[in-house]
Amino acid sequence: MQELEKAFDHKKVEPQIYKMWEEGNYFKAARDSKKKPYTILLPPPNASGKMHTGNVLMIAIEDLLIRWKRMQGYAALWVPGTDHAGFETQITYERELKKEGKSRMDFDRNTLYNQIWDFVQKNKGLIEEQIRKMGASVDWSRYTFTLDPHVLELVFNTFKKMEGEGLVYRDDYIVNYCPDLGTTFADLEVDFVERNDPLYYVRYPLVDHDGGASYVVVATVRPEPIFVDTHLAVNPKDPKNNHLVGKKVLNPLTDAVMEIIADDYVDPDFGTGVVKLTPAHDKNDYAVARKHNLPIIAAINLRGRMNENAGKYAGLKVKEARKQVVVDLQQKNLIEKIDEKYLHLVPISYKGEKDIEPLVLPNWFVKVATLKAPALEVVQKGEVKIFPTWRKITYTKWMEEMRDWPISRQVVWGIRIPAWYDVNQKPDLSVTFLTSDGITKNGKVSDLLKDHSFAEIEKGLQGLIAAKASKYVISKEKPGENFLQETDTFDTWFSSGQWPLATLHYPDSEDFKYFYPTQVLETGWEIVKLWVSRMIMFGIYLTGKPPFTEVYLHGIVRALDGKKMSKSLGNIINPDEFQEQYGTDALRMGLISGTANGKDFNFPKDKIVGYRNFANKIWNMARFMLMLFDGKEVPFYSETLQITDEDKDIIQKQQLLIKDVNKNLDKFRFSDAADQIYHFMWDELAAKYIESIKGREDKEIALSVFRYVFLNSLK
RNA sequence: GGUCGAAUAGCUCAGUUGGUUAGAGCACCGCAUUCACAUUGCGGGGGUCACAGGUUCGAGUCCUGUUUCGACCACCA
Repeated sequence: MQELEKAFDHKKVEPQIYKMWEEGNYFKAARDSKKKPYTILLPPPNASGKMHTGNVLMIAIEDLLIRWKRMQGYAALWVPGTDHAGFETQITYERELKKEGKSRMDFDRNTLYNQIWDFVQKNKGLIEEQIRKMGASVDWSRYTFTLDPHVLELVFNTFKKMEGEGLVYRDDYIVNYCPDLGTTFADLEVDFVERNDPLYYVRYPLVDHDGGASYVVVATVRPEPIFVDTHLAVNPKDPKNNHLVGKKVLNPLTDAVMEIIADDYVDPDFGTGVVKLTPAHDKNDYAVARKHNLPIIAAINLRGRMNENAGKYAGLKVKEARKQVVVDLQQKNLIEKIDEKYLHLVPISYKGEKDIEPLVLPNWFVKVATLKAPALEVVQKGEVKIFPTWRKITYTKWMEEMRDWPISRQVVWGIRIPAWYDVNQKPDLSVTFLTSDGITKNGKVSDLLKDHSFAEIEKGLQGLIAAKASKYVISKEKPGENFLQETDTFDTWFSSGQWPLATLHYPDSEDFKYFYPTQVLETGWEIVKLWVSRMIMFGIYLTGKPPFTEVYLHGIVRALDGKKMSKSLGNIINPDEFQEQYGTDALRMGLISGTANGKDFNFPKDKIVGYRNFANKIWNMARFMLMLFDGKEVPFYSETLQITDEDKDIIQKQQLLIKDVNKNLDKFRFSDAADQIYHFMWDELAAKYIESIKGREDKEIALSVFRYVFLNSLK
């Protein structure tokens, strides 16, 4: 037995141990009809990203559960994987392009996709290495990437099935569009920031004078799309304004006649109590316009500029147009006043912090009514249990409110929607493409085909927008010569929502038959709505069974100052540094003992230091033991040994400890379990029992008891 | 506006169906120094459990109200 060093050096020990584990294939789960399966699927981190504190906590908890069940004799399977993280990865790659003075508009869609593919392949190794460094006992032989061929196959089949059953439809819809990033966002992905913008009080001349007044005043922060407005609205219960219902005014920019309608969504106390309706660029106005069957006319295009409906302002960016419009209105004396100090919330994308522009676009939707009903029921009935229990409300509320799900995203990096449009059928298609000379062109495909061959358009294709009524064919391959494929990709959650099915190779594999449904889904509570709800929906839809029986939601690891980690606050903690300084065990155990009951918690720096000391304590206990062995033959502990009361006491205490720890882990009370082990080993085993060994005559017996208890504690 | 959570030692937090004297880590104070470990050992100080009522033999824990903080959802022309 070699001499141990005086202090525990995690840097030397950790890599050796993981290598041994991996080479020994210890984590490869075998299907065994005599054992019960116990499965956890690793929520896949971003393939081109790196480990953050949330990932560390997730891995620590899941590894703890898996090792615990593996020791209890279950066929324990922990499947690792990574996510292509559509939007995030594309943004990262575009940032790289920008450094070279390029942008995504310099490439056709296929070229760009292939470049990002290479980029991800190049970076994928980092996160995989970090998972290993965390000591995660995952089964690498079952590693899954969300763009693996069998995942694409599954996603295609699911989509085709849903489409065939009428669960998929296309519709115009007002979406949260970000002109800077060129994509749509789900409501859940939109954040609001408080901002100071001028509030303009604009005069709309009345066609027939109303008593003494010759105009109606409307307060707005967005005067620039006024040209496309066709109606104003007031609240019918508003005594101050309801006499205006049915009256006509002139559009201040175009002089077109506009009618004033009644709708009770209008807040009589805001501004003047009269609002302008801009259905194409405002969510509420859109809803009102649909209700009253009003025309919906766009004034802003996909690049965030005024379109051809904007007369002389066409081509200007929204904010420039706003300035111009205000100047022109002032010249016509149609601005009554400007409130410069108006504070309001502006929608931005949750990733890019860029402004969102509500636009009306054709989108792909999934009807959720029939999918969500059973997904809500299984949780209400307790077939799927959510821990901590108070988080259940988040889920059930969301399921009750959930509306149809827009699944198309205007990003390149993702699974392309397998719908094809036949150009010969003259569908209403707008395309953007690079000509063979590298020039960007866009317009109606029927016009462009006059000067360009189909092949040229197909090769240089960047993006395509098909009117909602366009006919399409669902197909894996190009179904005919003159077909163009939809350029939208699936929302990432559409594919990751099928993660349990994808990792276990639904529908025919042996793994699927043995391991599905899985036991515990462990993840952060912030993606309950985005991810957990979708997995349950897809699981039930395709297999009739929810994909797991328990959901444990850990809290968010906040920064040391108690605030959410964010780039703008500069308070992000890089777990690598702590792993480097204090060791993986200390980092893992520290984080686990910080998360008592699934609440959010501050990064527990002190605890990590404490558990580093604990790791050293354990190291020295081993060192002490080996020192006393000193080449002697020490019998293994058995009940036939002549043991003292002291020995019985420590063994009994350990039996109790094991019981308590099991009980706590059953209830996901990780920090209690960690605490109990810490105090048993440090206070009972090290401080009391070891001290007593030093004075013992029958050292062999004591040592064999110690070895027994010590090794059990390590487990 | 709606929902959820939180307020316990100087700091960060545990405290499970109500049940003796409210705990931990860190910090602080005193002592120990060729001991497996100073990443150590022994000892100690420190709490009106946010506030006000109520239920109960008994409340940090349950109920009502108030205050303060955090998060999420909706809306904001």
